[in-house]
Amino acid sequence: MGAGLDTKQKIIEVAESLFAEKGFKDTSLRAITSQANVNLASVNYHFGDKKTLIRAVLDRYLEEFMPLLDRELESLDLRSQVTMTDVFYALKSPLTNLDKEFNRGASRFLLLVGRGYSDVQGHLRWFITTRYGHVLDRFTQAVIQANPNLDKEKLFWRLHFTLGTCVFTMASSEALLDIANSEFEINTDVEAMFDQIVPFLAAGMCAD
Amino acid sequence: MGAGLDTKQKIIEVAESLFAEKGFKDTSLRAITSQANVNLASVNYHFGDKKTLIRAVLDRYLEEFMPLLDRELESLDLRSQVTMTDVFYALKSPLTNLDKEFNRGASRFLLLVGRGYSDVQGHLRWFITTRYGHVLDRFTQAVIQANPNLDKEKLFWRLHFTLGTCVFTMASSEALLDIANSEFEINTDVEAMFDQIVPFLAAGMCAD
DNA sequence: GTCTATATTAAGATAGAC
DNA sequence: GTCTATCTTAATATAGAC
Repeated sequence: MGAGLDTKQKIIEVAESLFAEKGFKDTSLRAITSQANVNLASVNYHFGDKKTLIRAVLDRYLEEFMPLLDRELESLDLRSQVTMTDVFYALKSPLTNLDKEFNRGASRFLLLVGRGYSDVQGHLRWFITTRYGHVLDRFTQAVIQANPNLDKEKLFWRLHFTLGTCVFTMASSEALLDIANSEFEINTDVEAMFDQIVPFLAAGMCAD
Repeated sequence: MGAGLDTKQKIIEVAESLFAEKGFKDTSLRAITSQANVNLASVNYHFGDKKTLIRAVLDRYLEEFMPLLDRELESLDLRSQVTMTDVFYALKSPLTNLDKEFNRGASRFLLLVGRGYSDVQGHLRWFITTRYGHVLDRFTQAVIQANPNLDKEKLFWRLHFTLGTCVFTMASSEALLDIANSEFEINTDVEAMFDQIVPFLAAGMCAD
């Protein structure tokens, strides 16, 4: 049974890596089990089916990420002046923390969220919003605090534009970073990418 | 042979609809041919293989869209003062024109472009940039004209952020419009969505 | 818990009659 | 050009021995 935990762990780690790289649909259980050096049948034994495995992988990230984001937003709350840039930078340390905990965690996490939005329609989105709705609400409140002029409609759209920017950028991050690194002299990584995104999003969120 | 053209046409139209809805990978030739009421083998007869069908579908949009965008940008060129908002609004009439030519053309087009970026790795992106590179260059020039302070790196990233925003928004447009219409009193459609996007992107592109 | 073997389903593609 | 029938491949999933 010691070996059992190992197997489950190995599966989840390889799955996470392949899901982020190729998406849920394009990652077969065969690819996962063969790369993890475990038997094909063990996925079904440990997780029941592929859908549950996907949720388990995403959940590992969410449980790490969401409480940290919540704390960051809480400490923002205490300040009197909050700029939009502050709000978006609240995402940075929870994200970079993922990079420490998991291999290339930050980009993989956003990728998984994005894939969850499009790949498997609905069920992951539902999972995230019902379980972590309070953190998302808190983020929304922080945005409003930073720009009280936003009416409900603008707020709605711009939050989704923001999500779209992050998700698409992460989904194409490998290709984009390759191009960037060959095109410009400086070395570009996920963190540099993040620093590029923040002013873009903050300005968009504050547009009149 | 009259029937032959009909078949080819029917295939391409159903394919376009299904590709936009579910993505390339999740749309089987069986689904296409059965919904188009044609024989399964006819796809291979008329297009050779699935990859070629995908390109044909996308190409129909590009050939309509790109020349129009080119003309819009050309007329922008002649002005002395060009704002970033002007540049993004240059996309509007080519896009809304797609809505007239094809059923829900604007959102489908952007969806297909987005899918081309992620779904099938590389080959569609290559196809677009090599065939319509001059139009894309012209767009880039217009952006620079509107904000000459952009260095090459910022420009690169922000153009991709822009693409990401559009693609993701369109990919989730059905769900988003549903929520928007139930949440707010006003009636929201793709054009209203576009009017929400432009100031967001323009501000982001002009951030310091 | 793990393995082999296999059931089942669905995909893309093609051969060959009409 | 179109159709039926079929090949090939690859996926998820499970049964049953160990």
